[in-house]
Amino acid sequence: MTDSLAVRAFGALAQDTRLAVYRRLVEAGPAGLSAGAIAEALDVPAPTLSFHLAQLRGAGLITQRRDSRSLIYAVDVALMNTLIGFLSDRCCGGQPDLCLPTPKSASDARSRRKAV
Amino acid sequence: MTDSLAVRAFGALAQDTRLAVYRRLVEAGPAGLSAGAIAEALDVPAPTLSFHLAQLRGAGLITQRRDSRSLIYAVDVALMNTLIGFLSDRCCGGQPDLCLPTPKSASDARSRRKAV
DNA sequence: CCGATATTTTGATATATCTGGAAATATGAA
DNA sequence: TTCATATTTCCAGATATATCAAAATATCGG
Repeated sequence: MTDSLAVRAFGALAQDTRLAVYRRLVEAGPAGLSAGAIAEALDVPAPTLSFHLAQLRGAGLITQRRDSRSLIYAVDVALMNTLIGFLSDRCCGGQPDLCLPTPKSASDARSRRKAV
Repeated sequence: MTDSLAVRAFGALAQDTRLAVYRRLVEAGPAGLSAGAIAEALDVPAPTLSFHLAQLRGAGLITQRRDSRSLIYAVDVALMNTLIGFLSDRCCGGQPDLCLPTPKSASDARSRRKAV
């Protein structure tokens, strides 16, 4: 994960419609959703949605496959996890205990960083 | 964490200089870094850096405090962790095992989601 | 093939963001 | 005070992004 890939990914998520699309796809998982299903769910005109799907795809956040006339989009789980790791990479230098999600679950941040 | 707060945060990270600044601050931890130190480290003109620091701060990603003539900026660890949780929230609906960072550390994604 | 459906590409306009010089503000030292 | 340092705010031009109507492309059923 280079800085410029991360900038692109964050940029793709930095827009209301795209973030909504992405979150739907995260929830849908590998099965994904058709462009039409997303357009209907979010009430977005087809060209606008298509533009945003292309942005997300260009950033590598989602994948595309065809199923008959429909194009199915699905989240790229690996990149999602890479991005998460990138955000907290080397957090707090020598004192990783300062970076915990909650005081309670100390192992989370630690293993998250390792996974990058 | 609302969608529009997340859009703002991702937007703040979606720029080369800002992402570089943010990552330096993540590494620096609560101690933070002065505007001057960041400007020198990244070789960015003061007005440009100031603009980007204001963006990051407006998004809630970093905090500001004064130390004599210097302004010290530091990462907001809580928001960092909230963002991380937001990214993977409800991932893969009913089958959270599909969302793991690596096949090995199954507990990571699970507790990360709980922490949101 | 032909018509219907699903989706993308084109293109023009509107809006937002990035950049850095010059000027302004804040703090501390002499 | 007065001067030097640290940093921000103002501004204007340059660049990038968002929107969606209209036209083009892809796939399927008959």
